Amino acid sequence: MGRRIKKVDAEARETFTITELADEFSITARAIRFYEDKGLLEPMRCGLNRVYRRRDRARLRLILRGRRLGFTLRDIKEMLDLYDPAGTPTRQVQVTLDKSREQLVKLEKQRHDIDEAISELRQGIAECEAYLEGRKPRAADAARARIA
Amino acid sequence: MGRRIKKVDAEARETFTITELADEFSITARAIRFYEDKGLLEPMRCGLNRVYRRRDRARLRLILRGRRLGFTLRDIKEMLDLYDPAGTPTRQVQVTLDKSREQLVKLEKQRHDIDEAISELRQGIAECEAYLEGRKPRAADAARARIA
DNA sequence: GTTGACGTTTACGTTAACGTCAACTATAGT
DNA sequence: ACTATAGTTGACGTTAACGTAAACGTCAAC
Repeated sequence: MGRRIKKVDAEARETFTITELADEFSITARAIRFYEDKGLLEPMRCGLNRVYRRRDRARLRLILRGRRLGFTLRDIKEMLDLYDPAGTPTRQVQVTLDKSREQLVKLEKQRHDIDEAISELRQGIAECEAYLEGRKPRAADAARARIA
Repeated sequence: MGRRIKKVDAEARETFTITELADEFSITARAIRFYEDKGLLEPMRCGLNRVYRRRDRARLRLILRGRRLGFTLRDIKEMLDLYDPAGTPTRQVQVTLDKSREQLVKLEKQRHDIDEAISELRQGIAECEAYLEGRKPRAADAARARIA
């Protein structure tokens, strides 16, 4: 175990290969290259090979967090692109805040829709079960229960 | 108002055109044709024109309900294909029940994921707001708050 | 005798986030 | 030399549920 990389000094590493990052974050190398294609990452190169530094790794972490929160890669790029190593991140924070509020509204609507579907499904399931138990509430109910 | 069809006898109608159904269910005629392509509907023809009867309309209603519940058209087709005008719908109900339970599990997982995203988002939003109000909890917190 | 509403078929386009090849290149170990 | 391992680019494929455009028919109204 621990054949490839000493995981011990994972945090002390200066650079990472694409597969190291892929393994660490449980994604594929393809995905990482895809993020680069979309302009979300621009690692150094050593010849042809990509070399990722700590900031790249941090960006990747942020990308994945953004995805978990349901942002599109385009959104994430817009937020990340505002990052300015010098100066205060005020603008970035403001944009992020705006986008986050939008996203929150979206998610809350989705949850609402899902909740409705869930309760409708539960009722349909109950009707199906009742039918199969021979209780058959009424023929009409059974018919309506055909699609849960 | 009521220029086109006497909506009064909507329930008494024997047949419907594609646009009538599209209007009634607030979908496009394209969608209805699409469902036919996928084998979910097979209306009569009068020459080239499609003619929908009450059962077609009922099927369409079921299709739309299935979609609201998050079923794929493929699933819906599988359930609908089991409909047998003669005999008891036992088999259909059983399959529908199985699929509904699966779907319920899926939706519940989705809701869980969304709930997690929502609370994470809320926290991120709070951190952004705090930062912008100049309270700046800590530099590190602000950095972590960059992507809400 | 033409406009306009409604209908038809065929077929390619859209969206997102990658997956899946194919065909190399480069390096290291045996 | 041979093989294994890791990396590269490029390009097409996937999934779902339609949208959109082209190009045409048909019928009644004006």
